[in-house]
Formats: sequence, structure tokens, C-alpha cells
Amino acid sequence: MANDATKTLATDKALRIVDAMRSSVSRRGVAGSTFDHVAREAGVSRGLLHYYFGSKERLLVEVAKRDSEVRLEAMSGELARAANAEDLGMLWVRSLYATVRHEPAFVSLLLELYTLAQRMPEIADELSAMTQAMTDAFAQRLQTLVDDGRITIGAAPEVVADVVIGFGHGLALRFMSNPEADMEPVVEAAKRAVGALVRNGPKA
Amino acid sequence: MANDATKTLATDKALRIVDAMRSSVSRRGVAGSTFDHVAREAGVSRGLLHYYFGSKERLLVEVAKRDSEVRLEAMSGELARAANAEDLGMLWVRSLYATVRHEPAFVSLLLELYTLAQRMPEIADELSAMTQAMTDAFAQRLQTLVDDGRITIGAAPEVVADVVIGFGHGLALRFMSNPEADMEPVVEAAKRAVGALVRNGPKA
DNA sequence: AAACCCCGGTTGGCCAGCCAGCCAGCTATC
DNA sequence: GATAGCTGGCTGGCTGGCCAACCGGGGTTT
Repeated sequence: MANDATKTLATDKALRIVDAMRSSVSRRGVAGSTFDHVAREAGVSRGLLHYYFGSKERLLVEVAKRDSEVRLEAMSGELARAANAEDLGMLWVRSLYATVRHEPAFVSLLLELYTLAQRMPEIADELSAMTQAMTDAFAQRLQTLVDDGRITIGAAPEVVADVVIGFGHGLALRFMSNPEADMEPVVEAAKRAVGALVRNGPKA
Repeated sequence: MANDATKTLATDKALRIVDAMRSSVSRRGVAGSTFDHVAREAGVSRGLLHYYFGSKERLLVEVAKRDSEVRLEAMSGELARAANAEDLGMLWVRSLYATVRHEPAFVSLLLELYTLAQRMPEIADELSAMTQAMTDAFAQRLQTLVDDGRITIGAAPEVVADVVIGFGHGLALRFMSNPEADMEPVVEAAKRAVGALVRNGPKA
């Protein structure tokens, strides 16, 4: 093998293991994701998890990496579709709302990772990098829309991005812990608040 | 003993156990909070945890209950000091910011509980109740300030409360995963956004 | 081309440690 | 002496990690 990274990333089975672990953690939590279960779901032997990753910790770091990619990609997809101020608010909050409602495991996984990050600096770094990447992607999209005259923003793009993403996640948390509440008016009010920072431009 | 609840809540030792568990979970996480550790820190024997709570799960439920009280009280304290629109934004976001920076364990604990809630409906209920109570307290304060002519709000008090609390938690999450970033401008922008929903009234 | 070997990839049995829960019994108080 | 409160040794089950052995295919020797 060339080195650990190559070995880990190249192999088909290693990928299957990471995916199985990711899925297991989102359903069963970290504690419930034993090598036994994960190996069975990945269709490999227990020993192989150890062979590739050495320890549960390192496997979890890979999971965090992988998950960050997935999340970033998901957000980028939403962003690309936003063409004016309304779209931005709508798409972002709506997609988070839909995620919380229809893919709670996706939310669970992130919670699990944040919790882990409290005791594992490597995972904290991974999440921090993801946060930064999300901000950058969002800010870049904002800048593009500003340049096209489709929106105007009330602060630096990175700042606006930070605020909007943060707001979104906070509301998502809220949706999660109040599953049966009617969030329609809340979403509406939140959009109005964000409207103080992002308005339609001349060409919107 | 009269019944489980009475037994649990009345005893001095039971309270010490819940507190020790709460503190341990916030530092070591749920997995790291073994009966052995917690008992030692509470100054009682391991057996007593079982005697009072029966299982780790039930003890964790008590922790969630206790923690909800503490959090609600903390927020109420902040709220009481807010007398106009600026105060509201300032106090809320600043206090969350300070908490994240100076009492990360307090944040860790909530993450841990949210994570638990994914697999323990009883804890989910507890957190849901806390969320609701926070909204109510916040909304009530808003209403009072409106009645006093100190602020005007752009939506029903409960809705505004939901939004502001949610925004705050989202930003807190963000502070947490970007510890070294300069959040000054972000806080500033967030305050302006909230300003779209909460403005100073005639008597502010 | 047949026999052989080499080695990374893979397997699964094994082990030592840990932990929640159980329970037999102790203590103090009335 | 009865009963509630409390203790801590014990255990069975589980888990992460270790490792000895196996497999298969590509290269090398004969």
C-alpha cells in the first residue's frame, strides 16, 4: 500500500465500511454501532474494520469526513437553484425543514458527530472545516447574485452567509424538538428577518 | 416510600446523584458516565443509583428534567433584564456567546441530551417541554414589553419568540464549531435581522 | 508451463477489560 | 425486631482490539 490515506480511500470495501458505519451511526448512534453490526452490514468481516482503520475512533473520523462531503454537496445543490432573495430564504429553510421531517436520521447523525466532537478534536476539526466550507460556498453564491444584480446584501457575503446558515440550523433544531408544532408562521417571520440582510436587486 | 417520584425528588442523596450525573455527562458524555464514577462524585455507593433510579435510562431522564429547569431559569434571568429591543437581541445573543465560550460543558450537555433524545422518547418529551416553556417565557416577556410601549413586534409573540430563540441557538452552534472566528460582525448582522421583527416602541 | 513463492487482503476465534444490574446483607431508627 | 435506607462484591454479557491462519493471483524459478 502507498500510505494509510490511499489505502483507506481507494478500496471499494473501505468505502462500504465507511458508508455502513455512517448509516449505522445515524440509526443506532455511536454506542450502538458495534464493529459486529457494521461489519455485517458492510458485508465484510469484523477484522477488516480494524485492518483499514485501526480503531473505532479513526473510523468515526472517516465518517465525519464523508458526511461533510455529503452535506456540502447537498447545500450546494440547493444554492445553485436560488436566483433571488426569496429563493434563498425559501430554499434554505424549506430544505432544512424537509430534512428534519423526512430524513431525521440525517439530523441525528450530525448531532451525534457534534457530540463526539466535544471529546475528539479530530472530529471537531472536520466539522469546523465543513462549517467553513459551507460559509464559503454560500458567500460565493451570494456574491454571484449580487454581481448579477439579482440581490443586494446588508453586510459582507461571509457575514450574511454565516447568519443565514446559522439561523437555518437553529430553526431546524427547533423543528426537531417541536415536531407537531405549526412552523408555517415561524418560517414566514424568519424569512422576513433575513430579508433585512438580503433583498431583491434591480434585476430580480 | 410513597412512590417513585416522591422518593426520587425528596431525598438529599437523590438530588446529589442527579447533579453528579448531570455534571459528569457534561464533562465525560453519557458513555463515559459510569455508575462507578458518578457514585463516587455524589459521595454514595453505586447501589444507591440503582436503588433510586432503577436504571441508567431513568437517571438520565431525571438529568434532562433537572437540566431543563436550570436552562429555563437561566433564560428567565436574562429576559428579566431586557427592557427594549436592543437589550433583547444583545442579551440573548451575548449570553449564548458567553456560554459557548466560557461554559462549553453547558453546551456539551445539551448536545448530549439532544443526541439521547433520538433514541429515548422520554428525553425527547422533556426537551420538547423545555423548548415550549422557553418560548412561552420569552413570548410573555415580549408581550409585557409591548404592553409597556417599549417595543413593537412584527408577528405574534410566540412566533417572534420561536424565531429569536431559534436564531440564537443556531448562532451558538456556529460559535461552537468556529471557535477562533471573529463573530463580532456576525452578531451585529444578526441583530439587524432580528430588528425586522422587534423594534423599539414609543417609550423605549 | 508447471511448480513455487510471496504478500496484501481478508477472515473469525479469542481475550481482557468494562459495565449495568443484581442481591445478600448491613445499619440505624422507631 | 421490623422496616426503610444503603452498601459493595459479584456476574454475565458485550465490545474493541489482537492475531494466527487462510486465500488468491501475479511474478519468479526451474
